[in-house]
Amino acid sequence: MLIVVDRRPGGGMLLTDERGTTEVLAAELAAAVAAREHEAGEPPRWVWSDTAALYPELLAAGVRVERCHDLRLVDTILAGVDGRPPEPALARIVEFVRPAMPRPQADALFDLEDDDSSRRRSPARTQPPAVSAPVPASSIARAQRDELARDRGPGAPTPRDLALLAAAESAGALTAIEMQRTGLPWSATTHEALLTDLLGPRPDSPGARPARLAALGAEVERLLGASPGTVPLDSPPELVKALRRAGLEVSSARSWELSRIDHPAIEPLLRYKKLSRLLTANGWNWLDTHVHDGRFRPSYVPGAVVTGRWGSAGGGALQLPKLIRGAVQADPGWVLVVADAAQLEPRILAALSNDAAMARAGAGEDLYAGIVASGAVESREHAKLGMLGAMYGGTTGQSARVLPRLQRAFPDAIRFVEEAARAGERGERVRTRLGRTSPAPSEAWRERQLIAVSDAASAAQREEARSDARSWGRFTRNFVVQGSAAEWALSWMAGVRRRLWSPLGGPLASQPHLVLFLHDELIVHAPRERALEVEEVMRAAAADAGRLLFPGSAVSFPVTVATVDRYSDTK
DNA sequence: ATTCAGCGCGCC
DNA sequence: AGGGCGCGCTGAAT
Repeated sequence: MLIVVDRRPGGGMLLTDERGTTEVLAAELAAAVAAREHEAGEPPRWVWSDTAALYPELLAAGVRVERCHDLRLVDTILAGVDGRPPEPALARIVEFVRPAMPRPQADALFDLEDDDSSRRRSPARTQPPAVSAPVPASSIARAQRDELARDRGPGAPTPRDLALLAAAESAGALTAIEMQRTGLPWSATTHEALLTDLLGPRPDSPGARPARLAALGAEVERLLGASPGTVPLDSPPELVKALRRAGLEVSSARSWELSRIDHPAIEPLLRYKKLSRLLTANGWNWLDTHVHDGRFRPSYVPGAVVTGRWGSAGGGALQLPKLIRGAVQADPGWVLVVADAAQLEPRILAALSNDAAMARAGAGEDLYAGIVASGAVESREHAKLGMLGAMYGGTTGQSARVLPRLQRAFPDAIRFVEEAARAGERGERVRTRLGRTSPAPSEAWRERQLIAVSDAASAAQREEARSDARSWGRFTRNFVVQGSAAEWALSWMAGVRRRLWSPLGGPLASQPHLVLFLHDELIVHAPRERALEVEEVMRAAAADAGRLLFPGSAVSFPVTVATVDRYSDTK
């Protein structure tokens, strides 16, 4: 059963199914949906232009959606597959369904809440648009269904794979909204204790340096022989000048470069930079801005990255420093079930390339240990560096040195990424396992390649084109692995969500629910007595994802699962 | 006064 | 001369 959803010009929604279109006021939504589900005997699949614009309102009305199809996200994928621009009519619908949504900004995360305070701050947001949708979503849905089902010929993405991708992407969109609504359990008390411990008490005036930071700054200046307050520690370009004046030969203020310098001021300077980073990125200001009522509510942005990875906005949810993960704390009587996919990307590569030797190396819980056991390299560290280098296109250092050995041991895997790189260097597009397709290089890129092969090209032009080509090759090389890993992770998350789904409904936060998705890692917040069940769900869903993406493959995708009170308590 | 690019660093 | 991001800060540009 499909229900196509549009926003109703006067408020509420328009629901279109095989019986025609019904107007439903916001207050009636929950009842209308319940009636349809009861009639159909199965959960409907909601088809709409934009999950991010419509689902928050439904959740607020008490409607939980089990399955949906997000026309905007799927259109983006199909546009990539077929190398066409995004559907303009869809852009207009999206504009229609999210007319009052403000530009992303610091407090954007409150806009999706339904509490009174947000209404007070901006009553205009809840006003319905005065115009009707330029195109009903149902007409776009029909066209997209046909496009999804089209036979694209040998070697092209199949309808089966694209349908899987569309479902996974859409499930992700639902989860993103649900996770934002429930939020990540966050102990401001623990966070503050940590800040005070590392930085000193919170300064009274906003701009002031906390005590520990000020002391470190003074020590750096003393050791550089500079007068107090004369070394601009917070301005990289100015800091470089100051260091050079003090006789230190540095070309940038990067930590890794500074760490190579032998000078007594370097050690406190590096500590200063580390703590300063904590203060500015995740200090008291961050806490004030992003944590309320014991929850951190970032917005997640499915499909934000070309590879299919999510992005986030509002607080850097995907860059939570390990240093402050202790503040992620389960509610009393609840636990965090933390799961991460072990060595996901190399396992994805093994499956993509059908590399039997690498599949064998990954038979256990630790693929890198398996690579060492195979005799290919000396140590786990070498195995890891080498594989990362192979997937990112590293050409220097330790990773380049072990690459030949990996190539001998795992020829199929290495050939696979090399071919992706060569395709990129030729300006071709590459695809993930389920068909997400890399963008074509820019016109300027092509132009430079063409010029480079002409007789008139200068040596500099040839070199620049070569460098450009290599760079794009590194992108396509990584795209196939990162993008396929993102598909596995989306499938995993969708499986966890489906298995945790309760047909009884009720408030999302009264039963086990996903609270964090971090590329290859999931956290479920669960009542303590259901922890074992959730752990099993995490494992089972991971196995499902492997079978779904790589039917018949020998490659396994183990997940490490830990039930903890605090995020930092995992390994 | 506001906008923007570059830097640097956090995460995967 | 290593892929993908978001964010805060700085200093220059507008």
